[in-house]
Amino acid sequence: MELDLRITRKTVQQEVVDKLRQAILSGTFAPGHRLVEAELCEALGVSRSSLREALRGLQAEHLIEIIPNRGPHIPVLTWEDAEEIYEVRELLEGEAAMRCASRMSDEDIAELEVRLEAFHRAARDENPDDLAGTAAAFYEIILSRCGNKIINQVLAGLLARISYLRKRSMSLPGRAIKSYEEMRAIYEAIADRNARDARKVAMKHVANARAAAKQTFPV
Amino acid sequence: MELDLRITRKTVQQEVVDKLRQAILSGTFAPGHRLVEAELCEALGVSRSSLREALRGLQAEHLIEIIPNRGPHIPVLTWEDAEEIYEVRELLEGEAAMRCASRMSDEDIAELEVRLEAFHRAARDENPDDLAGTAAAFYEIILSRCGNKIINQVLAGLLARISYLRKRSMSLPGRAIKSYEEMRAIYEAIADRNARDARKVAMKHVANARAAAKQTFPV
DNA sequence: ATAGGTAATATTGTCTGTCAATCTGATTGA
DNA sequence: TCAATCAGATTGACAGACAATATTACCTAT
Repeated sequence: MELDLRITRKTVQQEVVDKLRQAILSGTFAPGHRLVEAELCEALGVSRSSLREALRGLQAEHLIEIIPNRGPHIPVLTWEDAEEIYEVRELLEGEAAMRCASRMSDEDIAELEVRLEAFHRAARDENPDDLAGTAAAFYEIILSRCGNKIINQVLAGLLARISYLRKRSMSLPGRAIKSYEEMRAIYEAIADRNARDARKVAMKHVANARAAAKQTFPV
Repeated sequence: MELDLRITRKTVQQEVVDKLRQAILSGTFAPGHRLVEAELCEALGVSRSSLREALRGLQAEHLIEIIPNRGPHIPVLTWEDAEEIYEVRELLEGEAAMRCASRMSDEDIAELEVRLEAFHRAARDENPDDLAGTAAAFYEIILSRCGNKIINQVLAGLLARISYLRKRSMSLPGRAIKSYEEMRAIYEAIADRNARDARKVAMKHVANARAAAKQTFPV
């Protein structure tokens, strides 16, 4: 008899969703790339049933599009779509930062600074591999402590759709360090318990990220 | 040779998703109700494969929850969850109304009033069957004309999760007519091209809807 | 050579059937 | 009463089949 600590054991289809999501977010598939069931089945070593169930989940997350009788493909994001996502991000991330200013514990604020400085190191050392991860770690604590799980959920869905844009724009010369300064401003507003400022600088941060992303967008 | 005007013919699984979504939103299944695959297959006349794919889609929309090895069920919404959804609605619907004030065409504004008065009739005549539909029609035009599809998408997902709450609170004595007055205020702010007011009254409207919903919530 | 049409191939949509793993509920025994 | 056990119900996953549809390759006529 073996001990099982996991509350929910992972099903095959869950693992497939996770694997494919990661592949998509990491840019393994180019936008517009067609996903062929047979290939994925072989690559993942699962049956078509399991794969297709997983694909339906990814479709609902907007990570893939499925056209009847033509199968799934990686959607090509237009700049208009991306821009609209940035607009919603501005609202929601501003709100999240504001809420953090009033409700975050001192321990959380300390942790926030730790993660901020981790990002700083990655930005200064021009370490592009760590940029995305450390930035995500910084946001993660803000979103998870803002006191509203829905904001977190919605933003996670939106960020997934523009992840490759963020990666590209973050590697524009000077953007990472500029980004650090903006994140520092968010941190300081939260540490000062200044809700109004926290919202303002968080919104400004997203607006700048959007401008940077626009630069990287092919005409 | 037969003419086919539809761009995308509906697949079986799409129809299943639609049917089940409608059933869930209309309250056919009580919260907590377990959905048994075999029963649904028989009721809908489809195979398990098609049904299961449809269920994965509904899961990603948060309309059902699926626990491994126990199957899908209608989630029971806590008031905390509902409250968080109302908070996000406040932000996004406020934003949508504000944008409408500056960008809606005169024709759209006329149409908005038509739909507003349709809701008014349903509210005055105490016609609970039409309340939800006419209210949705009013919002639909605001959300579709706000110039940001993402707001629309996100809100649609959130509204689905609290649809039964809205229905219940809308039938509180006096709530429907009060709701009409608030919607009238939104309409007037938009017609006046007063963006700031439009946001304010739209947010207030959601806040009031939230308070009404709270009343209907079992302790 | 090219536009247009046709045949061949590839891929998806859907169904059926199977089997093991897991959950649920009832029965039994202490 | 409680716990252990067992039978039935249900889900998770697979394989295979076949029609409908899409894609590609090929061929013909201009």
